[in-house]
Amino acid sequence: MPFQRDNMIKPEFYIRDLEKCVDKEITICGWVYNIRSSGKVRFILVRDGTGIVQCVITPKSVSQEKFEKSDKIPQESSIIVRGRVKKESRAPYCGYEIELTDYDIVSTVSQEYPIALKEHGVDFLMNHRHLWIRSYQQNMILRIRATIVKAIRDYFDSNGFILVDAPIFTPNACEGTSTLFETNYFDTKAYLTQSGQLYMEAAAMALGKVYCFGPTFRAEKSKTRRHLTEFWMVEPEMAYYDLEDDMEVAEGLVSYIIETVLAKHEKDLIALERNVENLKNAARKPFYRIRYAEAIEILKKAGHNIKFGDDFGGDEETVLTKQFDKPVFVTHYPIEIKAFYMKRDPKNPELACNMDLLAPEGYGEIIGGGQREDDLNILLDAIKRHNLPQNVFEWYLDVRRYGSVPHAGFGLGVERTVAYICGLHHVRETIPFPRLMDRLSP
RNA sequence: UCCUCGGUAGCUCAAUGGUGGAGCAAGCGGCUGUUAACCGCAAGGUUGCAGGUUCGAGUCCUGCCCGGGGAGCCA
Repeated sequence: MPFQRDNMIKPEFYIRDLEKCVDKEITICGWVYNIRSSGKVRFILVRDGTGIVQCVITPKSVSQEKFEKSDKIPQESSIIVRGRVKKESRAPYCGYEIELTDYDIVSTVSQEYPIALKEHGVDFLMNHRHLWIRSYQQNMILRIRATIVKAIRDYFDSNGFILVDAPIFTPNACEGTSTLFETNYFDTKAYLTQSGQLYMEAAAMALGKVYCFGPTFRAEKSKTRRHLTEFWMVEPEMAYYDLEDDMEVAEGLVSYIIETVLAKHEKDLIALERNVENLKNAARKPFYRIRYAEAIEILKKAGHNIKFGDDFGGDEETVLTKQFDKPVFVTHYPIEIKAFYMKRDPKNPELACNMDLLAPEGYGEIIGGGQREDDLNILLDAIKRHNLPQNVFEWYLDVRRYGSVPHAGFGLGVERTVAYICGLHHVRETIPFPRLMDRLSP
């Protein structure tokens, strides 16, 4: 019998809550994930977005007509199942099973569902990303991402930070170093933001401790496992904070994120084959702190051809972070390889009061930040040295002209953090619909 | 932009310059506890595109297109 609109019910129970429903007769609204059969005993695996449950059908349990059709339901057909919940050690995924008494097909899939329960290539899966996110692992990654985003917000909201939204359209290129996406903004050029930081510096002078959280855009033709053209970043900025204070905030944030994910998703992480013990250890404060000069020495000893003044490439970051079992701050880079707004170290003006936080196990940079230059004249010099147009930064210079104070902040990349926590090789699986140099759809 | 690997059935992959195959999916049949079930039958092809070499090209050569991995670039 075809599905009728009057049969429609809003889901009352979800697979995630089955443990509370043992021996109860319940209804689950979902989709057919897979069907297995052993002749007269058939198993329909149903997913509802919160999990996957195995439903058992025998000739006695449902009408003869529904039994006969039950092993012909195509994958991903939408289905409403009714039955009694049973704890069952043989049941995959959730350890519970539903002995069906009835089911209704809401919509039958008439074409073959593209994504089989088998290996596929990355390109094929990415072309079907809108369907791929239904699969078990991708589903878990997106759930963990949501938990991470909430943990970030909770951390700042409960520590006296004010959310300040930064603009997406910007008239200037923050640092003038990155390649930006250009848009036609009426009769003038506008760029998609690559960072909200400069705005947060202004906001910190207004509200004390602030953060912004939104998408950022980079038009670099980067084709690596840690780059997207559109990615999410959280950027706190704190007035009257120095580099040490800045690192304490970063450490507190990352530690809190990891602990929150562990508390809520330990089983999911294990299902993703993430080494949970490594994560538990990594959440313990304090993190390591080394200076740039020490990092260079470590790399030289590891046989890398690198000298003081070079920036780290992806390889160097990987080698460096494999030597640590917890996140490591690398501080005091040479000022020449850093952005114009970085504060010089008062003890050595060749060095910047900056820090990068590198995630262990080869993951690398998830945070970049530091103390900002608060002296107007030094900042003016820096703008000249970087060949930046002073006029577009006049508003930013006002922040120094009117009650300048020491201040610091950082940016944390959400996708790199998700990749690290989930143990994924590539950031493209950490965002629902990734935007890469050569991928704009779906 | 550069380096490197690849493009063969819907998907994942085989195929010494000499008759293009297998597994999975889809189709049909079987099985009362399956775990990406399993077993059987049948079906499935413009070998990325365009040229070239050769008696003969999926295979060798040239160009192009597309993709993977990496580099550069990248708070």
